Amino acid sequence: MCGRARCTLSPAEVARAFGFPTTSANAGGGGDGPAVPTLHLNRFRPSYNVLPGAYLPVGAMRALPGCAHGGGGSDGEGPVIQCMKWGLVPSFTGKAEKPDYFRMFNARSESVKEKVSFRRLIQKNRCLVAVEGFYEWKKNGSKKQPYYIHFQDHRPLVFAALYDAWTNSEGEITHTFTILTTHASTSLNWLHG
DNA sequence: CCAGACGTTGTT
DNA sequence: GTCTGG
DNA sequence: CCAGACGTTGTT
DNA sequence: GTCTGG
Repeated sequence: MCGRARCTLSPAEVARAFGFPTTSANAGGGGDGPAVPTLHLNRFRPSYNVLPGAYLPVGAMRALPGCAHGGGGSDGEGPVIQCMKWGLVPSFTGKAEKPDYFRMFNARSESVKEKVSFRRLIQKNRCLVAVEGFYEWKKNGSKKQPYYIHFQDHRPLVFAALYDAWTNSEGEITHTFTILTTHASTSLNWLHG
C-alpha cells in the first residue's frame, strides 16, 4: 500500500529516475534538467508529506489522439514529464461532482485488469511516479507508529501508475493518477501485521 | 433494457 | 467509459 | 491513507 | 465506533 509519500526530487532527478534524457549541466550553463517536454512542473510542491490531492511529477509516453503510431516526430509524441494530482478521478466523473482524490489513490496490480475503473486505462494511460520513499503505519496496541520506507542508497522509488483526465463544469481539465500496489516484499512483512 | 456503481486497506 | 444488478 | 469530528435550536 | 475532510 502507499497512501503517503516523500518527494523533494528535482526535475532532473525525476527525469533520471524515469530513464528520460537530461540536459548536461556543462553544456547548458545553468544546471541540468529534463531533456524532454515538461508540463505544469511549477505546480509541484516538494514535500516530506505528500498525500492524495497533491501534485507530483509523472512520466508518460505522450501520444496525441489520432496519431496512435507511425507519426513522424511531432511534438505530441514521446516522453513527457507532467504534473498530475495523486488520486484517480476518472474521466466519467460527473462535471458537477466534487473530485475525491482519496477513493482511488491505489490500484491493486493483482486485480487491475479486472476492475472496471482501471482496465480501460491500461493500454494507453500508463505512467511512472518517482518519490524518495513512502510511509507505512504500524499499529502497536492503541498507538500508530509511522515508518519511512526508502532505499538505503537513496535511489528514488519509481511506481507504476495509471492516469486519466477529468473536465469539470468550468471546463478545467484535471489530470490524476493512481499508484499500482502489490503484495509486500518479505523484508517488509513485519510492517504489514 | 435502464440505473447505478466504478476502490483500497487489513481483519477475525 | 464499461460492467453489474435488477 | 490519517486526523479529527461526532449536535441541536434558533439567531444576527 | 464510524464518518468526514484533507
